[in-house]
Amino acid sequence: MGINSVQANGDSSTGMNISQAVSHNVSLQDAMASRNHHDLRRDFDLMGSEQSSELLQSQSSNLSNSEMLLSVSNLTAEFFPLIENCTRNVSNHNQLSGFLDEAVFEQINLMGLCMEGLDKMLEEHDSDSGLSINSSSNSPESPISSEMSSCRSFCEDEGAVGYSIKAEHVSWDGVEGATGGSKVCCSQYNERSPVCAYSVHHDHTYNLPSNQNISTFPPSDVKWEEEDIKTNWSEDIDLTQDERRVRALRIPFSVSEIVNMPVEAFLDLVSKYDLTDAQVTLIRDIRRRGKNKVAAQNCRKRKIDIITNLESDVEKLRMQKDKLMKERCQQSRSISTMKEKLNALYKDVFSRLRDDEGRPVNPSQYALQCNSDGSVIVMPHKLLAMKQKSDKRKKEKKR
DNA sequence: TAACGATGTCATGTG
DNA sequence: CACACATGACATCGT
Repeated sequence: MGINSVQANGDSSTGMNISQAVSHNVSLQDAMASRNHHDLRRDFDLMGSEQSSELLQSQSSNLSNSEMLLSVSNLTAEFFPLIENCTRNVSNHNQLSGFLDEAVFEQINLMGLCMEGLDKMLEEHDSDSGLSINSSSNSPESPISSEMSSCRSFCEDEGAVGYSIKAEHVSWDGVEGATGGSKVCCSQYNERSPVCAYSVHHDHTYNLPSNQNISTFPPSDVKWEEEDIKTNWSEDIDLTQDERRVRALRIPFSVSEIVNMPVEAFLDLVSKYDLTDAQVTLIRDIRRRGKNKVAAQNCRKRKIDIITNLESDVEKLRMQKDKLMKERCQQSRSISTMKEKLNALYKDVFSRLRDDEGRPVNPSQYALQCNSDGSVIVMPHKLLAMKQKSDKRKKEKKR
């Protein structure tokens, strides 16, 4: 296999393969995302839309020879079986086209929007690689392109919320999911709890009727290659249940986009696109739960912060209390010392005092009275008590 | 296997 | 009234 075998498919699938090859090569850093892009292309082409062929052909025709050579020559051996797989599916094109009705073509148009956005994203994301995809879909005059840019703008607005290019990859491979992976997943749904058997996280229930859980597109009687389903199964293991549900209902937006887009864009999405009740219910649920998940995380962080701060406050107050207790003990000791000194001084003074007849003064009958002017007089206890009472009365009268 | 922490979700209240 | 956000309560999962 090589360049020749890729180019040998001279129909509309050629453009798809080369475009895929470029996309795949450009985003090889993220192998999973590339695979999803590839599958998205395949899914898109399977729908039999002339739009898709034209779009893809124009993309491939806009590639310069050097770009094409570089892209194709860099393909890994892993990629070629995918191309084979892809062309095999494309060969079913005519069979599938019989299933398509107008509603399906609406879906195809929706997919077209996604494809354009994906190409733009790949071009922007991989600008460092030195490759450029001069896709006509990126032309500013394309109405579809402007639609997609509006879709993407609300995602970029939410960068602070954790939105990333990586999430975009997840988002757009979400579009392709209804090929094989969703069939596997949907087969595990039940009425109350549409949960896949390989549940990774929690079992979240929805109020969707069981018949709404399964997408009406592609037609249920389309048979997929066994190998194809296995491939998609292995990829789906890494997806969240919501991402699988988004795939299953063919919603052209990723979980992160649904959650993070501003309310205006979200309402616009709900009204602008002709979404089914099941799709609207799902994206509203995803948005509500996504918002609440972040809120719960913030709430818990806040709670931990509050507890941490309170523990810090408790520790500070404990230290302050210890300090005050020490100060109190020190003051008490100081007061005791001063009382002892005062008593000693009192005794010393009385031991030296003598009455008019030269006899010692009895401290149980007399007391020392210190006046405000600094003078000290010896008074009988009774007289001192009377004087204190009269002083008290004078103070009360002054008030 | 019980205990426990982390996380997602739901129900409800508030702005 | 619809929405975002906060939070308690509960379920589930992993250790």
